[in-house]
Amino acid sequence: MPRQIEFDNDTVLRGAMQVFRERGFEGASVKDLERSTGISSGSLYNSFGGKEDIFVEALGHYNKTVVRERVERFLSNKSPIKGLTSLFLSLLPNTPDGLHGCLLTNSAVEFGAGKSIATAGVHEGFTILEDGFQRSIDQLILENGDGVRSKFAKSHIHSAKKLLTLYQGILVLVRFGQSPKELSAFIKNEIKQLTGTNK
Amino acid sequence: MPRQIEFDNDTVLRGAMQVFRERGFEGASVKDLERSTGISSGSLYNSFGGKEDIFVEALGHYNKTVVRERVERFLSNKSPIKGLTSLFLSLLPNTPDGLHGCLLTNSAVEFGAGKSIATAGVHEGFTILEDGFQRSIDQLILENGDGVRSKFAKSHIHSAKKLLTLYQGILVLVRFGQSPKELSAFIKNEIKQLTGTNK
DNA sequence: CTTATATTAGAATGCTTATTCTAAAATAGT
DNA sequence: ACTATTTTAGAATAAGCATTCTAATATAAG
Repeated sequence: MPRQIEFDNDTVLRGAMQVFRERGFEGASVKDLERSTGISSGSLYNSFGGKEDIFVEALGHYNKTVVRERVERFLSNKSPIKGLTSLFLSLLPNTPDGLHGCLLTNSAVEFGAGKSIATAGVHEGFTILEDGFQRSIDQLILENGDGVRSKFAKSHIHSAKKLLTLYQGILVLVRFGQSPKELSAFIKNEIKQLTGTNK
Repeated sequence: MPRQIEFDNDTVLRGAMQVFRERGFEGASVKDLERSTGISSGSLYNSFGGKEDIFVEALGHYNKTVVRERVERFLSNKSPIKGLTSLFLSLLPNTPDGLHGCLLTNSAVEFGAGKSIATAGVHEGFTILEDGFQRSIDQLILENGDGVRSKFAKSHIHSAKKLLTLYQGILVLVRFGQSPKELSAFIKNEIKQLTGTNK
């Protein structure tokens, strides 16, 4: 009986995601959302509820299509060092326009520590990243085969958290327009250092 | 002849700074500014010009009283390792309320790469930090006394930028409420690694 | 004490915002 | 083809915003 929905849900979420990445939650107006999603506020409110609901869904979409995808693409079937290096280098924009910013970083900063509409999504995204890093670290320890309780293994207790921190820092600088060249040099070095060689 | 100004300029800027740190530029309303500065919008506009001007001045004040002060306090008259370690640890809040966030980090994320009212101030703040880090690195190389063109010295070409990145990443996680305990552990380790010992 | 001048507080203004409402359009079963 | 139902677009609404205006207040020189 009912009339059919005309728009594609993922297309709408992708558009919303983009606006929120560029302008933040507060900075994105409903008019911006209409433009970027291609549907009118009427449909937006009818299908999602409100701006906050759209944001929550867009953040979830970001985790699914960007964060998770990135971790899987770069950290699977590769040496941990190669995987981590390529993952981190992929954060640097090759074109000057591609610096929309990371929705996790931006939302963590915008909403802060108190309970908010971003809390769960940002937490989830951070966990996806940190878990991915941890798997690479575990793999690295295994490959260097000197036992789980080795000095080498112990030196890596906090490496996943450190990588998450570095990841966020890179995204802050990239968002501000820091030149990729300066960053890529130390990224390579930094990941290499995980093997314990300080060359 | 004229009536005297009643408020203290630095007190007003300190209040404005606090609000902008907590809520961002867009998130801070003029009503918020009235509350936090203690003076009315009339005086605010009469003395500063507008919200944007207040922000620019507050950001400058932040660089002067927080960033510069921090770098000087922690990185002077100390071993580079001790100095850097204490500087980074000082970013972790000891009380659950002290997480207003860093105005540099927050503004870099909020305003992004395009030219904006934050561009100059954030750039200045980042430079203060990076220069401070560089001085500590130089000092470290000198103390380890193996010549300027040594392998050790070369391994530090990008360390200042790396420390700035780490610094920003820490502030993102702190802003989101990440537990200080987890962070302090790897910070100590990370700074120690600058000496080249991988223990 | 008067006067010229500047600051101050808060009311007034006009614009933008998120959200709701309304009427038209589209669908699928009868 | 009609009807019930839902989506859609955009106008209407109400609240919040930054900014300007206004009148009262305070000051210091004459």
